Amino acid sequence: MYTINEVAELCDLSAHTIRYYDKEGLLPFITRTKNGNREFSEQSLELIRLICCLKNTGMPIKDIKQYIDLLMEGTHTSDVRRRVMVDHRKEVLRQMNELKKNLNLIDLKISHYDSKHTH
Amino acid sequence: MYTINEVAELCDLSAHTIRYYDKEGLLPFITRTKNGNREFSEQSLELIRLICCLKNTGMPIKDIKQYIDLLMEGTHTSDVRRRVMVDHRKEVLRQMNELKKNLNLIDLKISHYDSKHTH
DNA sequence: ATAGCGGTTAGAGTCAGGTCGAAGTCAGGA
DNA sequence: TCCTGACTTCGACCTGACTCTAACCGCTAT
Repeated sequence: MYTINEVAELCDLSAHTIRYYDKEGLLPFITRTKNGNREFSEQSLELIRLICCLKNTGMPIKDIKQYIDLLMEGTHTSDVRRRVMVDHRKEVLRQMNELKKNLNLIDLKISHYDSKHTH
Repeated sequence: MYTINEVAELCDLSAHTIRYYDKEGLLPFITRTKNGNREFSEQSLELIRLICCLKNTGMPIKDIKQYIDLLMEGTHTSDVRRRVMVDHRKEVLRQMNELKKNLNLIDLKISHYDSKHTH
């Protein structure tokens, strides 16, 4: 079991942010110690890593919450959850493509700077 | 010469957003018609595309403004501007790497859903 | 000449995603 | 017993990037 600060460290989040996620309903799976402190299992940690992955690829908190809600509902939602992931995968590919295009423009700009001393 | 709405269309921005960029000092290069309307040359359009590229790769408006300010100062700032671009290029590569990592996790998740009907 | 369209401004409002501070609880140590 | 430190809640606040509103101007077509 990990404390909030350990998880914060491991997932590169602040303890504040983890509490905020909890408040937003993203962490219904975490348990509490007898004195009310959040405690995180290895499995919770993995889920939080997944949440970070979705967040870092632009999924809004609300949509992540929906996914987690489906997860908590049990195995009979696995088809829907698979769909969510497949759709989101497409979105990530789109982002990578756009990033590549932008990288090309940046490279072009740099090569302009390299080719002529003036301008 | 293009009108604000034509540029909005061409650059996938709203006219609102273009005015906002102008207010933030990102578009000091645009001219006005005799009745005060913004008009955009081909060159302005190219610069706006560059601004969008920088914005879409996560450069804050403030930093973009600084770059544009350097640009307006003239050719003697080209070394600094090149530096900015090279540094930002690194940042874009970092983003692509992170995106790839996240894509791997998503793929892993999808393959879990594919391999077992339960969970 | 007037309606409509496309533009103008300043400034307020919105939204996501945190971030902070105050005030409180609890466990363990000097 | 009191202190320290780590946690708790709640609500206010902040930032970035828009987004919208209200009130206005000036050209053009009917």
